[in-house]
Amino acid sequence: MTRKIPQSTVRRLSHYLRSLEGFEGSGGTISSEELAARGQTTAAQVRKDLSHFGSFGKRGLGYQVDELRARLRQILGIDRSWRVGLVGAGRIGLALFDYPAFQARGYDCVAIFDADPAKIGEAWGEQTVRSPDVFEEVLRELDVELVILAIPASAAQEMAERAVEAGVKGILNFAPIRLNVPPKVPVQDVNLVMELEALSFAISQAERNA
Amino acid sequence: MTRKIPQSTVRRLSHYLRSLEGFEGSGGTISSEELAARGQTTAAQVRKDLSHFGSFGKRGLGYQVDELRARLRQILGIDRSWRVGLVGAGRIGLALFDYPAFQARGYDCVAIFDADPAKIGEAWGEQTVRSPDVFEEVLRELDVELVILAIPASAAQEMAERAVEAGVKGILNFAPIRLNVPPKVPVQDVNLVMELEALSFAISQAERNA
DNA sequence: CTACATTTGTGAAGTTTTTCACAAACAGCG
DNA sequence: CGCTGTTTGTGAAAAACTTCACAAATGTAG
Ligand SMILES: NC(=O)c1ccc[n+]([C@@H]2O[C@H](COP(=O)([O-])OP(=O)(O)OC[C@H]3O[C@@H](n4cnc5c(N)ncnc54)[C@H](O)[C@@H]3O)[C@@H](O)[C@H]2O)c1
Ligand SMILES: NC(=O)c1ccc[n+]([C@@H]2O[C@H](COP(=O)([O-])OP(=O)(O)OC[C@H]3O[C@@H](n4cnc5c(N)ncnc54)[C@H](O)[C@@H]3O)[C@@H](O)[C@H]2O)c1
Repeated sequence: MTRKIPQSTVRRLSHYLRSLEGFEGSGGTISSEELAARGQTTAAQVRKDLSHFGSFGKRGLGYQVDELRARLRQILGIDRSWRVGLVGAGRIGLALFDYPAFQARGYDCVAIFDADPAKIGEAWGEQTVRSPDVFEEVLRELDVELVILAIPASAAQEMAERAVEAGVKGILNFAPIRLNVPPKVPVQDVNLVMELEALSFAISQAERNA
Repeated sequence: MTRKIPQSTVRRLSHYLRSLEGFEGSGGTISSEELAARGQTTAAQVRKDLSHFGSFGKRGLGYQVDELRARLRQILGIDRSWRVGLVGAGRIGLALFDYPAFQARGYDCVAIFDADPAKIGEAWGEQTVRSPDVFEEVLRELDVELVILAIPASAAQEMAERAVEAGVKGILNFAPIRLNVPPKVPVQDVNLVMELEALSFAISQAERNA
């Protein structure tokens, strides 16, 4: 039933969940058609995506909003909270730390690290910026499962290795390099330059074909 | 020769370009094999990707690094500079504005807008934060082609429409909503919550199958 | 209880993307 | 020059993903 799930399916599941969250009327139901209309996809795609994980709709009716929401959370692994370590208290790090949507989804920043002596000791909300010297130690102690790397590319590989060594289960990487870590530790890369390039490509392509 | 290019191909082209940039020896050549090793893909994939846009390798030798780099820039539409308007001088907006890699790739921030009266008039580098009141006017005057939306979801649709109205050619959108704009204006969404969810999904999935 | 109007879940068909495999092109060398 | 060892470019095969289409459920109305 649940084997190799396409990455595109996972992205759509996130969309579905977001759609459902902006959807009051807890008792109601929603059809694959309606759900498809909110994301830009098709009803068949919605049903196929969900069918990878079981069948939790009622024929003739659709999906119970409450239940589907809960089921999606479970599938995406956010029916619990995640202990997150933020590495790099720079500009991106700050933006992420302050972003309420993460907390709301169960991503809980429990430690912040930065190599800059001027930043170590700074108070960020309830957290204090710590030195990378105590990285592994703190990750272990606080049981950190996810790490966000918001540090320069030159430091990313080393910190990734140290994070893996300390038992971290996954890495969200903002540095523009490909991390080399054991395959059991998933890495999700965020590369904003690439997004901009996709955009200028799309524009240029349209102009070329015009 | 150049028709409908897969989005995945575009992403890989960005990777190839980045690999080549961290590659001195301007006179040298590189084979599809070597290029594949740097991104995590295959030699055949590299060749197929490039073949969409013509054939600019030499059999038996590989690709001339200089030429390939230039060709990739041209394909991605960054063999020129782009005039970018930043909408939202908040935390994400600041991080992006300060990010040198954008400038380096030819993305030139020529105007900043924010609705917060406290921010209007603030100096950011050579720019001054402007009021949304003069949005269309300034976009037109400065010939802004790309807009980065780093504003709350509640304001994003309106500003997107106004940007399109003012002749903008593409939108990079950080707000977690799906913008409704004419199809001639490409929109690239960045959704960090989704990236985290992909990560926790991957971890949970691995655990389930364990 | 039966006919009816929906809407799911899912094989099968269709489409897109990746991988394979090999002829054609090229440099180097004897 | 012709032979050799590479490496490209590309049809064809394979795999992955999406769309189609319809039987099976399910609530509703009569
Ligand atoms: N700012 C952006 O818009 C942006 C966009 C895309 C990607 N990125 C990438 O994100 C990363 C961070 O960017 P930024 O703009 O926040 O940079 P930044 O310079 O503002 O912050 C980086 C921080 O990391 C700290 N640091 C360096 N080495 C460290 C280590 N070993 N351990 C802990 N902390 C360490 C530095 O002291 C600094 O405070 C970079 O890789 C950058 O390429 C940034
Ligand atoms: N901070 C993050 O890490 C993060 C991550 C992912 C997505 N986002 C998204 O990016 C967007 C911005 O996030 P942020 O954290 O920078 O928020 P922020 O509140 O720090 O900044 C938003 C800024 O936009 C301004 N603004 C509001 N309406 C405007 C308008 N009509 N025109 C111009 N400016 C306007 C506000 O005055 C504010 O300065 C939000 O949609 C958020 O969901 C943020």
